[in-house]
Amino acid sequence: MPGLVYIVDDDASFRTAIERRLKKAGYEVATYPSAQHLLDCPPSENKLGCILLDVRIPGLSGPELQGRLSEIGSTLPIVFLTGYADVQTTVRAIKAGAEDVLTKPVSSEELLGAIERAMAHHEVMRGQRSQLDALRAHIAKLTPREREVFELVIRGKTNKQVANVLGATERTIKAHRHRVMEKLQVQTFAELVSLAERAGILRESSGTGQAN
Amino acid sequence: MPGLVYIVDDDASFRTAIERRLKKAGYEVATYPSAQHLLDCPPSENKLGCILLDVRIPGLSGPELQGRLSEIGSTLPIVFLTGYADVQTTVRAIKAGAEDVLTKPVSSEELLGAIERAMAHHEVMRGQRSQLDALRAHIAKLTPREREVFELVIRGKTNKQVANVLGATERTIKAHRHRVMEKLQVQTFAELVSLAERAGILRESSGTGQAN
DNA sequence: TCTTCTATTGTCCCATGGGACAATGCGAAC
DNA sequence: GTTCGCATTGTCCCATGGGACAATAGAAGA
Repeated sequence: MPGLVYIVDDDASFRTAIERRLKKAGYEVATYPSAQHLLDCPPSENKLGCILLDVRIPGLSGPELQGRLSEIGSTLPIVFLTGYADVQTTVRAIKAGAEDVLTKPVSSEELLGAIERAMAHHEVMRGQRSQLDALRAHIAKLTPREREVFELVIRGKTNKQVANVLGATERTIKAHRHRVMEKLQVQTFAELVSLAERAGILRESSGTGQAN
Repeated sequence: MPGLVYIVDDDASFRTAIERRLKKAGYEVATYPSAQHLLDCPPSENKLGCILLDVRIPGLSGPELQGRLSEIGSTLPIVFLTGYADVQTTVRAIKAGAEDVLTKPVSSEELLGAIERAMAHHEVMRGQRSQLDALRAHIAKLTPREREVFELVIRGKTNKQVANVLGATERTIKAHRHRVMEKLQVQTFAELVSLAERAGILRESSGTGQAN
């Protein structure tokens, strides 16, 4: 699997060495001397890739960069490189979603294995992400009113009940409902509920889950 | 938060020392000299607890025990104790779901903090687990035929379509459908779909997701 | 053998969902 | 000022879902 590896390390000679090894293995490479450099020109989520990150670098540390990236919604897997075995840091990094933690010096076998797993992982993540994005993009096309109707019908409310809640006629709700089905491109009510569930709508502040 | 800590360590004096520390902190303790001992009398999932596990023990190793436990569906969080910092093992343990990895000698602060987080985690897991179990138990009460009808209607098939697929009358499907709603204790169709989605039914071998 | 569970089907009737066809009022953008 | 998106409501009609009431038949157990 090809892909782009973003190397973040303050040691220029080390960057070059790793870069050479990765290029030989068929990967594209982008190098950054610091976390800030990477944040300044944020990597594309669309391109298959992963980040090879030194734990201890001047400025923002590796784990700190990891935190920033996850805040901005990055799904790029991170492989950490660390100079010495630090269990505490390792645990935190992995629990925060890192793909792997490797100790320097790193064998090509270890390195390439980790990169490969990271790429594979990113491939999966991208797929899931784009599905969810597409879903939410559709839902975002609903007008506020349609959205209200949507929220209620997927919880099992009848048109009549929705009409009462929103202070409108049953006929009106019917119209909104129709446009909702249209905009979300579903043929059946079951698909509508299923879609809402997958988009996470039914898990957000749904109270007790009762349908009366 | 109280709870029971299962200590697995081959060093008797170490077990005793830890046991004393934990009891002082208000925890119940059960000790095992080996992984096999713990597997022989498997801990109750119902009681709030966690496992304190040495990585290197004679017989089954810590990570091996972790594997066995997860195979049999245990949700007990595991806190590893290791004599020396091994990044490789740590990464694997955490990715396999361990709650934490601590290095010996361990300070009371570290130990109790980790145990406390593990207990809190188990509390959450137990809640989720019992919810899912209740859901699946209900679904398991469906007869084979009812289950077939269930699978089809939650994918948006009309009674008529289901009747065609299963080679029965629309009226029959109606009867089955009625009993499904009854047994799963839902009032509305939306709840039925939502329940199926949460139980994972709609993600299993559902083909393209089309509803025609 | 008698009971129970499961699967099956029927009729009658009503509430609900949803399509077709059509129209009004309002605020914002052009 | 006109166009456009949005919200609103109407009628007519039909398909579908679902409750009420009832019954048959085979298979598994007690």
